[in-house]
Amino acid sequence: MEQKSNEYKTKQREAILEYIVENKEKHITADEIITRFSKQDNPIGKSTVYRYLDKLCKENIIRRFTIDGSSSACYQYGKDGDSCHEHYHFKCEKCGELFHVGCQLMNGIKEHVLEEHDFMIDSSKTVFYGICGKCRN
Amino acid sequence: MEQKSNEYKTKQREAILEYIVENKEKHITADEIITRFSKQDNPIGKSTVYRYLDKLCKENIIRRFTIDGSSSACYQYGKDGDSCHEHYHFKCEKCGELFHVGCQLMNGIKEHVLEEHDFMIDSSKTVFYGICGKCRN
DNA sequence: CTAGTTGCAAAGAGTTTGCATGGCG
DNA sequence: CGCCATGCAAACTCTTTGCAACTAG
Repeated sequence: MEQKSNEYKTKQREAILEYIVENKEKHITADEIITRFSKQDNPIGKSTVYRYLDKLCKENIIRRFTIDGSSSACYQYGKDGDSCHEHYHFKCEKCGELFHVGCQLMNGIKEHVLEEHDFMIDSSKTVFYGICGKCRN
Repeated sequence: MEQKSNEYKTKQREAILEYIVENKEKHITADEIITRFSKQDNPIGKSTVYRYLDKLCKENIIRRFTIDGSSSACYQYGKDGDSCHEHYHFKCEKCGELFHVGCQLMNGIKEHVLEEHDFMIDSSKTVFYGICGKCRN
């Protein structure tokens, strides 16, 4: 029950997934994908992009975020709850910059929250909001 | 430079702010406000609501969130970075429920992140995503 | 062939903006 | 009265959906 049986492999899907994998360390928006393929000979229609992203999310191949303040969703390659390369997101509310921080110590929170609050944090999806060092000066 | 000088006090603004304050322990959406006042004799226009919410955010009287998965923004009474009644948000990605958890221990994270990562977390605005106890069974 | 996939265009949700009218001070 | 605020409708952005044409297997 991993792979759906009745699925076709199309050029569009191949290209979209390849682009997502190439950018696995970043978040990308649906629009970035649409724009990326809009200039070539056979542009990929946006409904195709949205539908495929939706499909990949449901199959747990990519993950969907919403960064506060941005009106559009972000996508990133990787399973939900994927703990392989733990990293946290910090978004500065002042300058808007998004920091990707790898931190072992913070995994302690995860345990605490799981034991005390009975909630399993998906750290790769959680975004911390606040003010970064530069902006506090 | 605290209070803007040329401002009028109108019934609409009074009503909107009152409603936000009444619900200070919850998040409310623009639409909830619009709906709330849509049935009365003089409904409040949505542009008024959006414009006023925007204004209150800029003046740091209310705070704006985006809960992942929801397409609309949420608002809550209280300053940005307001640490008076610390509480954290946990959102279950499975059942969609949003938990409001008060937790002293977790303030330790805040210190750690500030010291080690030079980032001041606004805990009242941060939402943790994951799976709640019920849904893990 | 035939069912899944594409792409266009239209529909939707949420939010913003332009502009004439209304009301606070 | 002057200036800000309101409310309507139209514009906009992001996303979803309906449907006919297309194509992988």
